[in-house]
Amino acid sequence: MKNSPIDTDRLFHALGDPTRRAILDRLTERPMSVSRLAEPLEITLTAVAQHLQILEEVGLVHTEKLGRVRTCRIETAGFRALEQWIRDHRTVWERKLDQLGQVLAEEDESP
Amino acid sequence: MKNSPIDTDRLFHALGDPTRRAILDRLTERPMSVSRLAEPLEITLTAVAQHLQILEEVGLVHTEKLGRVRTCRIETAGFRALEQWIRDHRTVWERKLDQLGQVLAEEDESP
DNA sequence: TCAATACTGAAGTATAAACTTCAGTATCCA
DNA sequence: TGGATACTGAAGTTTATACTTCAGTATTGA
Repeated sequence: MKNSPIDTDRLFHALGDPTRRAILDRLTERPMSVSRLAEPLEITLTAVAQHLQILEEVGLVHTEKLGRVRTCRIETAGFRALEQWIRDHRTVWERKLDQLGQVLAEEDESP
Repeated sequence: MKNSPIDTDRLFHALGDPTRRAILDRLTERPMSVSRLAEPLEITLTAVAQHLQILEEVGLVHTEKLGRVRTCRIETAGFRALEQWIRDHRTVWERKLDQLGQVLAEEDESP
């Protein structure tokens, strides 16, 4: 299914790349310029900028250019969307976990 | 970064495809055979089986073959891993949300 | 028994993703 | 002013992904 790439797709896709998660983890510490972000990564500045664009598009990062420096920081929108997705789907596997818990409890009662 | 595809990668990657999320949503209702799952999807049985393998590898689905029928059901392991990832990262954007909340509160006090 | 059913495996294709290089364009600052 | 810095854009390459087709292999049930 190559069509209809709605937000959830791109959000999970954005989080599916280890470099992008590494960037997020870095930004968790403090806001940072693109080149500073690129320093420990073994890829070109251009590649980092491309990752940042993806992260920004799904609301995981916000960037702002001042002079020649673009400062990047964590944005909450994407994370909230992720939590929302989980909330929307949690009931199901919570029920499954409950069932599991119940099975275990029953096993406790009558082993 | 093409190497080191640890679990988190594959988990998010698995969830990044709309067809796979549709499969999960279907299985949320009830366990189902592969061909039953394939019915509403406009792709071949083979493609569905491939998606299922990916979902199974990351612990989002469990399948079991009895006779010629493979029955698929939701598995909690993957979902728990996802929740764990969120828990591990939540503090950060929670703090950001708190800051935001505080800013808004201050705006309320002195507009 | 034998045809239908329910997958399974191997191999190929087309598009997308993650890179790269190279050539700019603004800033900054000595 | 002029050279370093900090990106930005366009275009090309390589690898992965999401499919496909086609040819099996077990199972099932009339």
